[in-house]
Amino acid sequence: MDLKKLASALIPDDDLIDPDKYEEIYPPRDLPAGAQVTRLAPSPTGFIHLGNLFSALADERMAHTTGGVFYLRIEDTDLKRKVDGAVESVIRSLNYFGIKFDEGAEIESKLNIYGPYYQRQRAKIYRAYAKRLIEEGRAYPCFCTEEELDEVRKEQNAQKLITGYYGKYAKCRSLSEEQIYSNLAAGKPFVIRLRSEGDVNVKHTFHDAIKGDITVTENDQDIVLIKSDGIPTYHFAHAIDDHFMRTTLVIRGEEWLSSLPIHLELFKALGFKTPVYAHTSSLMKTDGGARRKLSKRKDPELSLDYYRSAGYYPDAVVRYLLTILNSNFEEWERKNPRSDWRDFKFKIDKMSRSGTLFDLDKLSDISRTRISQLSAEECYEFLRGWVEEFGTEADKLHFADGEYIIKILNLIMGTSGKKRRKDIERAEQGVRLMDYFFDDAFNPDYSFRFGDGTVNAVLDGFAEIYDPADDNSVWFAKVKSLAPRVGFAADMGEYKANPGAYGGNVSDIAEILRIAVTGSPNSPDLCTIMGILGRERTLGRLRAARR
RNA sequence: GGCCCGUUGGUCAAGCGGUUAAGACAUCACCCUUUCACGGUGGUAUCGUGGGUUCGAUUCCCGCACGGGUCACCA
Repeated sequence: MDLKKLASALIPDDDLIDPDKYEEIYPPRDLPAGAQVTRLAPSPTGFIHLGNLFSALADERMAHTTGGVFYLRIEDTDLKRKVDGAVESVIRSLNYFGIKFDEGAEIESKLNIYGPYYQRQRAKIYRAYAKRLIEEGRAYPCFCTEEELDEVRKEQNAQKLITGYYGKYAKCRSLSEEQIYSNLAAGKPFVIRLRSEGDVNVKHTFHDAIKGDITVTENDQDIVLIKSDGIPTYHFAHAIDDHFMRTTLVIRGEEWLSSLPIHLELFKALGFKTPVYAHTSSLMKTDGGARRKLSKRKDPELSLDYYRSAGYYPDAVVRYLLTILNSNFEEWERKNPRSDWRDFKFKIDKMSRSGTLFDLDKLSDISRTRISQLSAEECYEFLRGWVEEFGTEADKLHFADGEYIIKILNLIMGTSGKKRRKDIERAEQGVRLMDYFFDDAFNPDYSFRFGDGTVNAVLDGFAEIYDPADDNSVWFAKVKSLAPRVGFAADMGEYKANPGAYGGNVSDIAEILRIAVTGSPNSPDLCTIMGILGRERTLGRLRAARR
C-alpha cells in the first residue's frame, strides 16, 4: 500500500509543514540544570476546584523552587462543554490564592513562544504528526461506527475479555487499500488510530516521582489519535504539547495512571523523550461511613468559590494544602512561623502516596491561626474585601467606618503581642461576630439562667452606677458590688468554699450583663465592649433586656 | 470482572530490621479566668489479616481482605 498517498488522502491539508520543523520552532528551553517546567492543563468545561488548586500548587512549587517555568495550557479538545470565561476564572481564582503563571493562555509574558496555548489552535501540529504516523504505518483510518464498537464491546464483555480496539477486534487495522478508498469515496466519517505494537503480557517497571516504582503493562489498544471531527484526543495532544512546550514534569491525578501505557507508547512512536510523571493521590471525603473521591457535583467544598465566599483566609487554604502535599510543611512552619510559604523547600517525593481525607476542621484551625496573627488593620482589609463582594448592604455601611471596625477588631483579636484570641475563623463568621456592635444588626437571645427579679435587679443596679470613665478594675469592683443585692457571692473563693449559701457568684452577674449588652453569654472583655458602645447605647441595652 | 495504586490513632501523618511507635487537628480532664476563647499541663486512642525471611518485624517477601482508580471518537 502506498502510505504516502494514503496519508495525503486522509489528511489532505495543504498548510502543514514538515513536523521536524517544530523542533526548531519550539526549541528546548534555556534553563539552568534541574529546572522543572510544569503546567496546569485544565479543560475549560467548568470552574476550577480544590483539586486543581492542589495540583497547581505542586506544579507551581516545583517550577519556582527549581528556577523553572509554570505555564497554563487549555485543553479544549472536547468542544461539547466549553464555558465562556472559564480561562479568566482559572487565572483569577489561582491569583486569589497567590499562585501565578509565568506563561500561557491569557497570560502577559515574553515567554509565550511555545504557544498557542489553546489546543484547538494547535490543530496543524497534531495533524502534521498524525500524517507522519500514517506515512510510517503507525496509524491508520478506522471507519467503525459507534454502534459497531458497542457491539464489539458487548461481545467482549460477554466473553469476559478485555474490552477495546486491539488485536483481532481492531477490524480496520487490516482494511485493504480498495476498502479504504471506497469508504473514503463514500464519504464515511473516520478516525485515525494508532497501530499499537505493544503486548499486554509484557510488563515494565516505571518510576513515578510520587508513587515510586510501579508496574506498567504495555499498551496494545489502537487508541484514537484524531477524532472524526479532526481534533486530537487528549492522549495525542498530551504527547505533542508536553514535548513541544518542553514540559519536564507532568503532575496529574492518579486517575491517569491507567492510561500511562498509552502515553508511553505514544512518546516512543513519535520519537519524543518522555517527561517525568508524578501521579498525585486524590482528595477524599467520607460519605455515610464510606470514603470516596471528592466530587464536583456533590461536594460544595470542592469549589474554590466556596472558600472565597465563606471567607477562609486564602493564605490558610494554601497552607492547609501544603500540609497535605508535603507532610513536613507543618514542622517547617512551626520553626518559621511568620515566613512566606514560598520559602518552604517543597519536595515532590515527600508527597503522600495514599488518598487524603479532606479535613475541614484542620483548615479551620489554620485559618483561625493565620487570621489571629494579622494586625487589626490587616484583618480589617481582609474582612472589608469579603464584605464588598459577599456582605449585606448593612455590612457595607458598617465597614465604611474603618476606625470603628478597627477598634472592635482590637478587642476581638486581643491587643498585639501575646494572648491573641482566635475567634475569627472565616470572614463570613467574623463579620457576624461583630453584629452586636451595630444597633441595626443587634439580634439578642435573652436566655437568662436566673429569675426575672434577679435579672432586673442586676440590670437596674448596674445602670445606676455605670460610668464609662471607669477603668477595668473600677468597673469590675462595681460588678462585684451588685452581688450582695441579689444574694450572690462577690468573692469567688468564698463562693467555692460554700456554694450552697449563695444563689450565684460574680461570674453570674457578669453573664447577665453580657447577655444584655451583647445578646450572648460569650464575648470578649465586657468592660471594653461597653466602652466601644458608649454610655447611651449601653444603658439602652440594659433597659431593653429587662424582663 | 481484568489491570493498576494504596492500607500506622477519629483525621493528616513521622518511621524506612531493635523506638517508651514523633508531631499536628479533633476529643477528654485539670489549671488560668468576670463568660467564651487564648495559653499551659496531662489523658484516651494507631501499625488490616494470615503465612514466611530473621536472633528480632510497623519496617523485607508472598497470599488474603478491605479501600480507591481505570477500562470512550471525555479530559
